[in-house]
Amino acid sequence: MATQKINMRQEQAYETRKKLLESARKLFAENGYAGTQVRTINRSIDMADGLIYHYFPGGKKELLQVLIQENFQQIITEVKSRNEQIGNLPIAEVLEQIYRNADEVFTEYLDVFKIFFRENEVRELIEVDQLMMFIDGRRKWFPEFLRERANAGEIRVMDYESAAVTLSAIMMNHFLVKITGLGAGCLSDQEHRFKLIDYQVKLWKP
Amino acid sequence: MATQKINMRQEQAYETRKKLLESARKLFAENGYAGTQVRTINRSIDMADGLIYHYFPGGKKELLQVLIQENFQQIITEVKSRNEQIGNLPIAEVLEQIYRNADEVFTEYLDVFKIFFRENEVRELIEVDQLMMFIDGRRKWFPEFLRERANAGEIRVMDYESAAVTLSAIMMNHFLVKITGLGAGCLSDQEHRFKLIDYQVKLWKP
Amino acid sequence: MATQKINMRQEQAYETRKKLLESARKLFAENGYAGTQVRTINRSIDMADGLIYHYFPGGKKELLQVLIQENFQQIITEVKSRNEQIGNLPIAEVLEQIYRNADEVFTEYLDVFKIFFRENEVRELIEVDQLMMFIDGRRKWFPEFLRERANAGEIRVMDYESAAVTLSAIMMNHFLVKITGLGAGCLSDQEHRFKLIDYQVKLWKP
Amino acid sequence: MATQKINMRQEQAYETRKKLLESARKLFAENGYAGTQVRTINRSIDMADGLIYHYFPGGKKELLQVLIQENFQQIITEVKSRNEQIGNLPIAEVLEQIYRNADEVFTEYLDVFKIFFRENEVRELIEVDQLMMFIDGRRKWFPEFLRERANAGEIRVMDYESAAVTLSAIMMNHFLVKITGLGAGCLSDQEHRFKLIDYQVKLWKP
DNA sequence: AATGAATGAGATTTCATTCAT
DNA sequence: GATGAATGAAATCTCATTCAT
Repeated sequence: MATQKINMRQEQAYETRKKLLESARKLFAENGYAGTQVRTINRSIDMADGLIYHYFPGGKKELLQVLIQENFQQIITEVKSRNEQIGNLPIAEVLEQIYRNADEVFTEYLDVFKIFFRENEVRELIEVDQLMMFIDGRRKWFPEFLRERANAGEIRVMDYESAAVTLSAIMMNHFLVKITGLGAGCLSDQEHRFKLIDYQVKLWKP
Repeated sequence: MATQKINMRQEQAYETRKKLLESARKLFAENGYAGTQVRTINRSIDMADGLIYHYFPGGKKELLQVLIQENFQQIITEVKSRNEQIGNLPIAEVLEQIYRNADEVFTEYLDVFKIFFRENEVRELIEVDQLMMFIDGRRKWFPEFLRERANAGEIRVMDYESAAVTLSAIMMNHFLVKITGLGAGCLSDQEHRFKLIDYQVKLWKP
Repeated sequence: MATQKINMRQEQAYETRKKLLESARKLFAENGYAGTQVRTINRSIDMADGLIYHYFPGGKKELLQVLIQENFQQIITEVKSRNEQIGNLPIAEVLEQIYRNADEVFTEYLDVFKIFFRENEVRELIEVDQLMMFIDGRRKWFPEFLRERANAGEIRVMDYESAAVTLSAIMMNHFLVKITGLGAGCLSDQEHRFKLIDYQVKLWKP
Repeated sequence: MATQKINMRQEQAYETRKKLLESARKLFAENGYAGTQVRTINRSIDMADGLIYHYFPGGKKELLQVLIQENFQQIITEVKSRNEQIGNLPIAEVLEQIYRNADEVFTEYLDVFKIFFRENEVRELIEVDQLMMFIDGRRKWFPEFLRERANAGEIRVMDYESAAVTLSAIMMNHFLVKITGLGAGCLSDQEHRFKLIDYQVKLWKP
C-alpha cells in the first residue's frame, strides 16, 4: 500500500519532468533557446514558476543540457536498431529502407534536430566523439556495401565514395527542408521517394 | 573647406554604420538575434552604447532588418550576375560552374544564411515572393537544360527532375555542413568537386 | 505494548526536535539567520522539508525563537549555579574561578552567543529584563567583593569600579576573540590565564 | 569646456558610486549582508534598480567586497597616521591618546567593523596577511614601550605582556559594546576614560 | 510522523533604450 | 556625432511554506 503510494508520487513526478522536457523541446525548437522564456515553458504546462528548479537546479541551461543529452542517446539507439534491420535486399529496396529510416527518425526527432542545428553551444553538450564515431561508421559502410553489390554484378563499377556522398546529400537536403519548414522534403512522400530511387538505380545499372 | 569637413564626417558616419552592420552580422550568426546583446555589438566596434540609435533609430530590430534586406539584395544581384555567365559549355563544365558559384556565394554570405535559417522572424522581413520566384526559376531551368543536352545527344535520356533534385541536394548538403561548421563541405575543395562531377557525368553518359 | 510504542515514538520525536534545534544553532551561528536556508537545516539532519512545520508550526522564525529562549534559560541556570560556588577563597583563586567559569560557559554556548550578537531581532525574543538584572547584579557584586577584601587587607585600596571594568573587559575580549575565530582567546589556556591573574594580583597587592 | 563637461559627468558618476557604497555600508551594518535587499539599497539613494550592476557588475557580492577592501585600506592608513603622533609624553597621556585614537577610529568606522564582525565570509575578502602584520606590530610595540618607561623609572617592573593584553582587552571591550549597541562604551566618555587611566597608572606606579 | 512535489511571492539580475552632457 | 550614466520593464531565480499522499 505504502509502496504503491510512493510509486504513484514518483510516477507523477516523472510525468512532470517529462512534460517539462517535452514542452521545452517544442519551444526551444520553435523560438530558439534564448528566445524562449522560462515562464513560457512553465505556463505551457500550467506549472508554478519555481518548480523547474526542483527538477533542474541549473535552470534553463540545465534543462537544455539534459534535453539534448537524453534525446541524443535515444536517437543513437533508434538509428542503431534500424540499421541492424537492413539485410540482403535488392539495391532499390535497400535505398528505400535507408531513405524511409532517415525520414522517420528526422520526423520523430525534428525538434531536437532543429535545436541542434540552431544552437551552437549545444554541440558542446553532447559527446561529440560518440557522434563522430557513429557518423564515420556509416560513411565507411555505404561505399563498401556498393562495392560488394558491384562485385555481385547488381550495379556497375563506379566511384562508390561519390555515390555515398550523393545519397547522404539527398538525406541532408531532406533534413534541411524539414528543419527550415521551407517545404515537405523529397523523402516524405512515397511517390517522390520511389521516383528518386528509380532514377538512381537506373543510372547505377551495369 | 567646410564642404570637405562635411564629407569627412559623412564618410566616417558611413564607416561606422558599415562596421555596425558587419559586426552585427557576425554576432547574430554566431549567437543568434536573441542571444546577442546590443552592448556586445557596441563593444565589438568600441562604440558608445547610445550611438546605435543614431544610425538605427529602431534599435536592435531595425539593425537586423536593414542587415537582412541589404544583404539579401546583394545576394540576389550576385547570383543573377553569376547565372548569366553559364553559357554553352560541355556539361561537366556547366556543373563545375554551378557548384563553384554555389560554394562562392555560400561562403561569402555564410553569416547571412545562418541568420536567415535560424531566425523565424527574418523570413517576414524579406520579400519572400522575390525569393520564391527566383528559386522557382532555377528549379524549372535545370531539368529543361538537361533535356536540351539529352536531345543534343550529350547525355542519356532520364528523369531530369530527379537529376535536378540530386544536384540541388548536393549543394544544400554542402551548405548545411558549412552552416553547422561540422566539416569543410564537399564543394569547397576542387579535387572533391571534380570527383563528384566526374562521377555524375559518367553516370549520365548516353 | 501499545504504550511502549507510543513512548518510542515520543522519544524519537524528541530526538528529531533536538537534532533540529542543534543543527539550526550551528548553522545560524555560522551563516546567520537570513543566510541559512530552511532546506539546509533539513538536509543537515536528513529530514524531509515539510517536517519542520510539525515541530515548529511557526517555521524558521519559531525555530530561532525556541532555540534562543531554551538556550538562554540554560545559560542563566548554568551561570547561577557556577557563581554560587565562588566562596571565601584567596583573591587569585577567585579570579581563576571567575575566568574559568567565563571561558567554559562561553565555549559551551559559543554558537548561541554568536547568534545573539549577530541578529538584532533576537534581542527582542528574550526577556531582556532578566538578562539586565542578572548582569547588573554581577556588576555591583564585584566592586563590593573587592572592597571587602581590601578592608580585610588582602588587596590595596583603589578604584574598585575601574578594577571591575578591567576584569570584565578581559572576559569580553576573550569572548570577542572566540566569536570571531581570530585567535584562541587569552583565558582558554591555563598558563596564559595564570600569568594574567598573577600580573593582576601583584598590582593589587597592598 | 568639453573637458569640464566630462569631468562633471565623471564626478557625478563617482558621487553615485560613493553614495551606493555608503548606503550599503550602513544597511549591511544594520541588517546584515543577507538581510539587506539590493532593492533596499537602491531605494535608499533613489536609484534605479539596474544601475548597481553598472558600478558593480558582480552585484551585491561585489559591492560588499569593494566596500570592505576600500574601507579596510582607509582604516589601515588612518591608524598608521595616528600612531605616528604618539610621542614622548607621560604615560597617562600616552594611554589617553591610545584610548582616544581607538575610540575615534572605532566610531568613524563602526559600520565597517560591524560588518567585519558579523559576516564570516568577509574575512576572506581582505588581505589577512596585511591585517595580521599590522596587529602583530602593535602587539610587540606596547610591551617594549612599557619596558622602556620602566627602565626610565616612570613605572614599576612587571609583566609587560599581560599589561598589554589588559590594555588591548579594554579597547576590545569598548569595541564590542559599541558594535552590539548594548551601551555607550567605557572610552567614549572623557570622565570614564580618565578614571580608568588613573586607576591603571596608579597601579603601575613604581 | 514522514515525504518531497508543488506553490508563488518576492528577490536578484538582465538588457534594450533614453537622455543629459 | 559621441558618450556612458541612468532607467525600468521584464526576465531569471530563490526559498519559506503548503499539502496531497
